[in-house]
Amino acid sequence: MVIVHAFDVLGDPVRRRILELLLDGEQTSGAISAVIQEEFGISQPAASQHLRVLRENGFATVRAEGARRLYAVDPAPLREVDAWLAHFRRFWAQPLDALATELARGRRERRKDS
Amino acid sequence: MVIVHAFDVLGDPVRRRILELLLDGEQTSGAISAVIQEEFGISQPAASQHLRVLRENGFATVRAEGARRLYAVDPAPLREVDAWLAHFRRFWAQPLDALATELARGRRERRKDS
DNA sequence: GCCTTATATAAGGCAAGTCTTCTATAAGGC
DNA sequence: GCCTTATAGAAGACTTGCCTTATATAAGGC
Repeated sequence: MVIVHAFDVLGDPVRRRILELLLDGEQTSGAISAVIQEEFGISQPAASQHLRVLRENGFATVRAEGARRLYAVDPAPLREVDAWLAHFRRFWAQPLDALATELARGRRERRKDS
Repeated sequence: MVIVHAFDVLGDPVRRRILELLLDGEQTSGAISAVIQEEFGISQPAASQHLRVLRENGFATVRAEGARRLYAVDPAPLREVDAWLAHFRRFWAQPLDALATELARGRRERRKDS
């Protein structure tokens, strides 16, 4: 299973929902699955498979705590999506937004250089 | 064919590429298809179908000029994606970025109110 | 009017991915 | 040690969506 682009992962509503659930911080596989099963009417293994996709594509990190698995957001691929989207931001961003964006980008560039 | 979310549309690499091609401004269906056929090795109808998906989901507008169809970016759904992504931006944004974002957001809110 | 160019639509085949059921593994409680 | 809870993996069915080929429509040139 090879997913080439972050958008492919985000194409699934269940996976987007899982990431939203992780916005509040770490969640156990069980807690996530419970919500997903409730909201989407799918089984525990189905939810687990979505967690795997998120894991294997760098959207989430896991750590064990006893038998529990604690998932957390890994923002790396989301930044990638953000970067792609940036090309289009000029279609709606006003001058000031653009300035702010440029400002932030410029600073990031400098940091990278250093 | 009902696509519920902007991410479903962007899940396809061909469609993302088409949007990139439209970054430089309006392009004819033919010009777009030529590049897509070249780069992805698919047929003209296949490219046309992707254009349709973009059209029907608000990512692109079309206007006729004789027998030509001129496509252009419609940023509305991309903003939607941007809004979703905004929830996660705090995972990587530095204070200054956050300020800039907040600043822009605040101004938008005020505009909406007026 | 007719041939060509530009573009879109329709029908059907195929592949990818998502779901379910079944099962395995490992930790916790008693 | 054994039963339960928590979680993941595997195999197979089903669905979705993308591609191809074939075809339609409309404009342009002569």
